[in-house]
Amino acid sequence: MKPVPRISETEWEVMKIVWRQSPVSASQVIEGLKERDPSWHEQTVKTLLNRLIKKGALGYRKEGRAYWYRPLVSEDESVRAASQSFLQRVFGGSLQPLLAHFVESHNLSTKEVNELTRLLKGKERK
Amino acid sequence: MKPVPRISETEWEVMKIVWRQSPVSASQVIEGLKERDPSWHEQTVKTLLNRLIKKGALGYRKEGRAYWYRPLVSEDESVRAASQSFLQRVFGGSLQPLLAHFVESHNLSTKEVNELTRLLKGKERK
DNA sequence: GTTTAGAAATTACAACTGTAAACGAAGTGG
DNA sequence: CCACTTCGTTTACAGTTGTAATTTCTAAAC
Repeated sequence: MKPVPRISETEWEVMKIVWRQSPVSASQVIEGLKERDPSWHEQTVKTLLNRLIKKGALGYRKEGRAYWYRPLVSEDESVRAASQSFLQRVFGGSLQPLLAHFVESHNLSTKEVNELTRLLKGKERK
Repeated sequence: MKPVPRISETEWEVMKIVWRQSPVSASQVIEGLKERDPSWHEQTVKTLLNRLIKKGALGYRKEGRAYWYRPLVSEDESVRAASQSFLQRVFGGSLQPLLAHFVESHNLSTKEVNELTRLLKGKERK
């Protein structure tokens, strides 16, 4: 129905802020981004907000002088779409190699290992 | 040292063929791609081969009339780079949520579950 | 040698991206 | 009221990507 708009690398940064703080003003988004990386320029962020609106990823409500941005696509569906695309592109669509790769190439705490083992157990008999 | 060149979506398709069949001729690549998706056009593939050469992802050896293409970056390091980038972009760099997402949103055979559980066990005491 | 078929190289072109500067409208402080 | 600040809107511009068509080479066949 609604083919989740493709969100680019930098656009993801913006979306993450909007998802977590919606509704937000442009300046709040800018502030949020600069917090992690001061090299962000306001104009750049404004451009990205606009593009995301054009793509249908964001909407906004005008309230007096203020504009409140909010997501039109959920983080969940965006994550799903991006993940699916990545899985396809890099691992040819095979989940197992993807999981093996990530598990093997990173360190996990015992707690994480346990949690994941539990998740897998849940999958086991289905 | 060598910052793995960024490989685009369609370029990945080409690289996969080269990785698996190196050294390959352009026509073999084209053939391989068409096998899975007949809508590929030869010129498109040639363009991609050229771009990949320019990016330093591929090299070739000229042997008479034939050009033999081969990868200059390994599949492994490319997968690693793409995975790292994806992990960062979509999951903010947190492995656990990524794994949880993929495990939860896909089906796994009992065999796969067992294998992954084994992998996790290996990680457990490190 | 001259033609020719098959491959590589060059050119094309619009959409998307990263990165901003410049412009314009609308309050804000005087 | 008027300059100034603050947002959002428009314009810019080069690099990347998807998708090819066109042109140029060149080894091979005459």
